[in-house]
Amino acid sequence: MSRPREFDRSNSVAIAMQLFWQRGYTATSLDNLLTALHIGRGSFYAAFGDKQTLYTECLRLFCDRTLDELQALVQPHDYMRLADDFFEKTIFGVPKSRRFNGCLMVNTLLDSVAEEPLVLAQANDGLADVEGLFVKVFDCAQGAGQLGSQHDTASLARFVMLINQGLRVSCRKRRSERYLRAELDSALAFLPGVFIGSC
Amino acid sequence: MSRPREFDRSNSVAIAMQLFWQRGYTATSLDNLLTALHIGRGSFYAAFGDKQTLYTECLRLFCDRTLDELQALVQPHDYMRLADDFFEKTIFGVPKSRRFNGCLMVNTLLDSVAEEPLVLAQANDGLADVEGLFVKVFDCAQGAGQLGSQHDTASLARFVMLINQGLRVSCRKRRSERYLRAELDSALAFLPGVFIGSC
DNA sequence: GCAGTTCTGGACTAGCTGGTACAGAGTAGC
DNA sequence: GCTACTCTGTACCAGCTAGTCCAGAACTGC
Repeated sequence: MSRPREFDRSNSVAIAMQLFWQRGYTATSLDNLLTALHIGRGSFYAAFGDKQTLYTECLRLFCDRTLDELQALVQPHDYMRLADDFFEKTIFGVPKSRRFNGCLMVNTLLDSVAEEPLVLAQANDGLADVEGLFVKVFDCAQGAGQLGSQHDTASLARFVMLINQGLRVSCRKRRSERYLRAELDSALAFLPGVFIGSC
Repeated sequence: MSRPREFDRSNSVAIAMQLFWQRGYTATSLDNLLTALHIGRGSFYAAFGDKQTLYTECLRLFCDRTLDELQALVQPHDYMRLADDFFEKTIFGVPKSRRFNGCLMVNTLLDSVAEEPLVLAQANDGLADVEGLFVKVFDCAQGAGQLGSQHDTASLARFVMLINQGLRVSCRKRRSERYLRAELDSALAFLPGVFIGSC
């Protein structure tokens, strides 16, 4: 019936996400995007609306992927390893080129694009979803006797998210792997000690 | 001998710092600065060189002020309160308008200006200085018997900085005071428990 | 008042910004 | 081939970007 699109839309969103993730919303220009996606302005606006709309789509993709990744790491025989495994995988289990990107949701909060209420809310909601998953898992851990019932799981999850945010900032320091490893270890030295020692 | 400057230079740097702190380097345009400082372009470039040079000056001012503030909170009779007092003062002991700004050093790491190696290094060095002060104070705490000698003070300081970074991200969420308070409390519930319980 | 100096504000630049308009290309059904 | 449709690349736009230039203002010492 009509001329078909010459590029794979969802693939383009994934590429754009990588760009935004690395350089931020404001610092990524339309020309940067067009070059990376190998499309013209006409195609861009027809397919994605505008830059900000595409960004929200990338942010949604990032949230979804993060939640999927996290969910896949849940181990019923040892729920309390989740934070540990999550940090290990998302910081060191990625190609070096992505190591310094941090987290798109955290990055969004510090970009001026966060002045857009809808974008800000989306980043906040994404982080809240991750936190919610941690609460669920900690609840399971309590049910399975892997975490003492005296602990407030919501408070624990909040704390893990604080560590998460701190680590994502540290990623952006572009320091050596050893430095980042020391930071992670300092955090993990607290977590398992507290968690395991209290069940 | 020559025409005197009509504005107070260091006052202007302080004002510019507020702007950069709130909106970020990239999102703060030269026009924004000129308007806020009530000066013309000629005066600006004569006094500050260029935008990035002014930024480094603002960043230095921020680091210095942070260190001063931190130093002033050190209490020899209870060294381990420092992190606690620091977060309390810099997050809740400021006018509401500044609450959401976070930390200029952390913000710098997530701004595209961090692609400038010198700026990146300055932000990293600033955070390292703060961390260094914590190490010193924790060492003092050990010397005074307020912290068990089995603890690695460097590792503790690293952990406090991770919490710090996490909290500064949370500030940018623009949530209610109550939300932020809950985050801080979740973090503090860990710290004093670990610190005090181990001396 | 004059000379020497620096400061000031505005005109100006080249280049980039996100976004629009549109002519023409490519496709599917007929 | 024709029609109806969408996609594609490009020319174009107004507005903003950081930064330069310079004539004239303001001051000090003489």
